[in-house]
Amino acid sequence: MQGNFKAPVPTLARLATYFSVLRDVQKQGIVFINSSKIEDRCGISASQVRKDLSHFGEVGKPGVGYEVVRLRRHIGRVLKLDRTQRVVIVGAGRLGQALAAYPGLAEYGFEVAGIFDNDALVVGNPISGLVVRDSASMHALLPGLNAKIAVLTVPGPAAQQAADMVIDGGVRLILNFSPAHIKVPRNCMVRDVSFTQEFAVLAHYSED
Amino acid sequence: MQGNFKAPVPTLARLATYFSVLRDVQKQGIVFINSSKIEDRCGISASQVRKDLSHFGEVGKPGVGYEVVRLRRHIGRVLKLDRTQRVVIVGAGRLGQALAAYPGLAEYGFEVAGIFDNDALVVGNPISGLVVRDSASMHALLPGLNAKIAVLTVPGPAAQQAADMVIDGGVRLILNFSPAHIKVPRNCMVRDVSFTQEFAVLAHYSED
DNA sequence: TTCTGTGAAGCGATTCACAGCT
DNA sequence: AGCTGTGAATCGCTTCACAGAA
Repeated sequence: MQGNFKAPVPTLARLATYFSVLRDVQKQGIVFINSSKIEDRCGISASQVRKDLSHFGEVGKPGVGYEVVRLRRHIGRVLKLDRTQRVVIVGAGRLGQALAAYPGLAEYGFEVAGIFDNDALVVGNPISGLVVRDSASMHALLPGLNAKIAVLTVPGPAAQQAADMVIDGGVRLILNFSPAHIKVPRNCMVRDVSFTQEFAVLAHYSED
Repeated sequence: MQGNFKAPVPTLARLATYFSVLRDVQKQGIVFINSSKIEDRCGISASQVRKDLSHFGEVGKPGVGYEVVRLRRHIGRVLKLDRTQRVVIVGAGRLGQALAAYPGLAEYGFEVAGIFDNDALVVGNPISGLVVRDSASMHALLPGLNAKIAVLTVPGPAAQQAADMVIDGGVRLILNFSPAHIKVPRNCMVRDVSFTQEFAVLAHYSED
């Protein structure tokens, strides 16, 4: 398969892992890598790796493996990491600050284009090179920021309103760190990250 | 089904969501709730809700629904949230600080019992009521902290070592926020939270 | 009648196993 | 000989649909 392209979300998530593995491998000057070496480095089974990679046409050489640089470029194109992806952060609390400063994002080509908060005490403060803007100005400022992705790091009760505002500003892709369930039009996509869920699942396995 | 109890991980994650929904509902003084009202509040389909809840015996009344308080207690027991769960944080960077201060954790009964870092500049600093300890002291201190869960908020290259240290200290449950794949003995469980994965999946859906 | 609990059907992803390319 | 790409088998979760309890 080639070009216009439909992969399951779990595959996309794993592609991001391969992308990072390939960066390390590339730094080590390795030119070819095979599926079981990828398994060694990230714990994803070799057959899963091959299946995932087969989603976008033949890129590996039988008997040899995958050409590291070429494969990484391939994945970059599929994940649209071959360009700068601008994101806005709504909620300038500790988590918002942590994300704004997270070097991992920059490595993938994500660039924080704006940070918003509705707390007057926070608005105006500098956070990793950006001045926190008032949420009320989102409608006016978002179009100029040209961000396709919004991150919500606001308290649960503020999440729906924050989502409405970024959508109003033209954003369709939302990463929701708040514990609230947010409702969006069908042309928008929300991914939820729930710390409490992660903790709770682990807690279940704590014996005694 | 009752008592000794085996549910799929996706079910456990959703139970955490119901647990939070039920807290809100309870606060509003609602006594009974049915599966489709739960769907309205969290977006999980009513039949999924019933299937999940049916994993631990009959708790709902046909024609009426679920008794809010009783159901919440039930879920609390299953997720072991009916007790204080002590966690340690390894990595006192911004993300570690954000988690240490996150009110959502306290609401679920999680208590940060210790924060460690290997940066001498950070060791000794107070973070939300705790003094950051040197990672080197983990072996000595962990047993006394009585934490069953460790959170790794360290850079990728430090993750495996951090995991080894908490495991050495008796922790078997690890929430890994680092981008690295970590190897653990089979009696340990790791859950990975990958911000870059979440961002990359969204980026794939950014058109143009 | 309303709504649960659940067997059965359906769906999607993972794993297997091997033909075929290098 | 080594490793990919892929159909087929398998696995596990979700959705359906309905019998039966309140």
